[in-house]
Amino acid sequence: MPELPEVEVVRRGLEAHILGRTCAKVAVYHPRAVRRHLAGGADFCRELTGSEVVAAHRRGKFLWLELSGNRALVGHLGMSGQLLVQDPQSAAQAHLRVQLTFSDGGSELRFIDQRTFGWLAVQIMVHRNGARVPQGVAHIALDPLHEEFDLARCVTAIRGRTAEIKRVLLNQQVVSGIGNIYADEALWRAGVHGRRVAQSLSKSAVTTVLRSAIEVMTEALAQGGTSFDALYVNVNGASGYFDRSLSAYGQQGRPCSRCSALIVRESFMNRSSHFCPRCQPPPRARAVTSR
DNA sequence: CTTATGACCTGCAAGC
DNA sequence: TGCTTGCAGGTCATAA
Repeated sequence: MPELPEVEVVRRGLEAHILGRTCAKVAVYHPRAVRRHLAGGADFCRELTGSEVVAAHRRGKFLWLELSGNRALVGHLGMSGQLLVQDPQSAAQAHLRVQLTFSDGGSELRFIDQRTFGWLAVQIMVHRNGARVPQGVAHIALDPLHEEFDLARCVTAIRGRTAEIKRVLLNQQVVSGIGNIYADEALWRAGVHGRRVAQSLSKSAVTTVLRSAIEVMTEALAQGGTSFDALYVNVNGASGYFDRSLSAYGQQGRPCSRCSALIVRESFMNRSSHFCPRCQPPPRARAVTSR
């Protein structure tokens, strides 16, 4: 469940179901799922077994369960990862990669991931810019829904970039949590074309883009996130329904809800961008660009 | 330092 | 009915 709202839905589910429980047994069914645990799968299991989960945190699209001993079970869902809280009796599903059972004999935690871009790892906690985060999350910027997120500062960081605004929004080291869906939605709301160079945008335009990102991700979170199919679900396996509220992403060929020009889809960074050609005027072609 | 590109995977839908 | 191609919510290493 990729972007910030979907990951936050999962974090809340973990907080509700896993907090205070002690891991009794771990099974790794696919080594790629723990490739970021550098000491290997056996060590991963050893680190977790007997550990108590004391908190559930998230930054951007990374989430972690804090453990005793200054460590955390860190996870990233990649493109297709799921963390499900399930009855131990229920049958294993396809693409089950990692399974955690708990000492109370209650529900277990399953990591399911079709494409294996996601991963789990036990990492030590480090200090970075006044925050305490797992080592593998230290390079990730604060996300716009974090209570310490500084909007003005982020606007300045974005405006210091020479790359196109959409590329900057997707750069998790500048601002985290925004992916392809919410980048397109935020740019549409702000009336800014994703190909415009970040540096060339006014302070107020960038501020509007970020406020739009905050707004659209907050609304999506309230609806349980966005999902188009069974791949993106909460810890109970249920889908969110923000897909009904999308204005740009996946809306190519349909009228813009603001001006009724047809939404366009085009290739961008080996993926897709969706925008309204009227509400989001494209930048003037640059001299060197050959089209 | 920054930016651009491709690699890493599986499965589905569309076109032939 | 196959087969091929393109596409999908992400991040990271590498090259320039």
